[in-house]
Amino acid sequence: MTDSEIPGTGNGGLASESAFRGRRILHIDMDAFFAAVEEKRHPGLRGKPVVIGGAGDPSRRGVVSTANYEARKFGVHSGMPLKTACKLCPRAVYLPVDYPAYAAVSRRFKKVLLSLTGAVEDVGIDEAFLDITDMPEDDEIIAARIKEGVYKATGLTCSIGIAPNKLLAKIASDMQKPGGLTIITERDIRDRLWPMPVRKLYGIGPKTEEQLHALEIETIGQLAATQLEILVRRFGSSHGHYLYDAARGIDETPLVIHREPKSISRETTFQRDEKNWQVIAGTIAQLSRQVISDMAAKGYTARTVTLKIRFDDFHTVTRACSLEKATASDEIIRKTAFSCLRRVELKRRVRLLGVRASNLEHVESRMPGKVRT
DNA sequence: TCTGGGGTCCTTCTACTG
DNA sequence: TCTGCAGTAGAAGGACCC
Repeated sequence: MTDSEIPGTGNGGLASESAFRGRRILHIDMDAFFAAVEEKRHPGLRGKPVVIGGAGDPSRRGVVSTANYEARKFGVHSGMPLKTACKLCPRAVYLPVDYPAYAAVSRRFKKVLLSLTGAVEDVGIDEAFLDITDMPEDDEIIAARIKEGVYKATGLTCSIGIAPNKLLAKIASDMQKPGGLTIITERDIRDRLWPMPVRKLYGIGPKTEEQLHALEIETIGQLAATQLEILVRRFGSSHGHYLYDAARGIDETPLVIHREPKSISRETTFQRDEKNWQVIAGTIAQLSRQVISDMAAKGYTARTVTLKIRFDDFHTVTRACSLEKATASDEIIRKTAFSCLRRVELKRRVRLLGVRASNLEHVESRMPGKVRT
């Protein structure tokens, strides 16, 4: 059976026109963002392989956050351990992540988008969705205006995808990087989406890819040719239905213009796996203070505290404890984190510790930096 | 031998309640 | 009083994203 011969549908497995509702969604993605900001700040880096990640020292623990296109030629990619990146490209320039600097550039780029339309969904520091359905200009004109505006504001380039929904727009923006513009319509799904590997679909990571390969499903077209019952049986109802629709290019999720955080957390990985209880306790106290400080800055209290421990074998456990009332008290959050610690058997060395506050409640008026008990 | 940090969402299990 | 059932909430873990 070929990708275009899909059973159980009247039109070769493609969604009906009504499934697309005539929306125009634009996805913008900054090109190798962190590396591009560094190259803009330090012009001497241009043309050299640049790798951003961790503390900028490839002999220490950490992973690659961004590699520029020169470094990618050596096989370096985000998520890769810095030590591995250094073996592949020892002559690259390694830099630490300077998040405040990237956030400042991000604000300038988001301001350009908001000057065009209020319908902007912020997705991370270097990308966003825009609903351009009601804008009268052609897709190409809008994309050109955005690219020009972003370049003027930041000196950086971006890639843009335009499609009837977020799922397809995001795939489109990735198709011609850097600096590209890709427009996908529902008529392109068969020829452009279906030949792609399943991993290109948002929501399919390494685990789902592995399971799909076990079902001999390699391409999005083969996924579209798979019966819904098979996907639901394998992946559960929610994920199964999602995969079934996504392979057909169907995604009716709206843009989320405003989002409240669900949790605030801090975690740290020890340079050397730790077994000293005092060091572990001191780190939990410090992480708790950082979480409290973040909560205060954002104006939240929390009712649930979760402690995360990753051992030297990478086995990870979490212990959570909910309070009767939401709090922003340093002492209560810290004591709750320690009560979670007492429920974990510390048989192995500890690699990572994390403290998370969730079940957040917004505090309307708050003195900056003050902690309410 | 190597695998960050800060998030969200989903599934499964268990305890509680009526 | 005990048992079984259904609904719900919280805990824990997993997968995924940037």
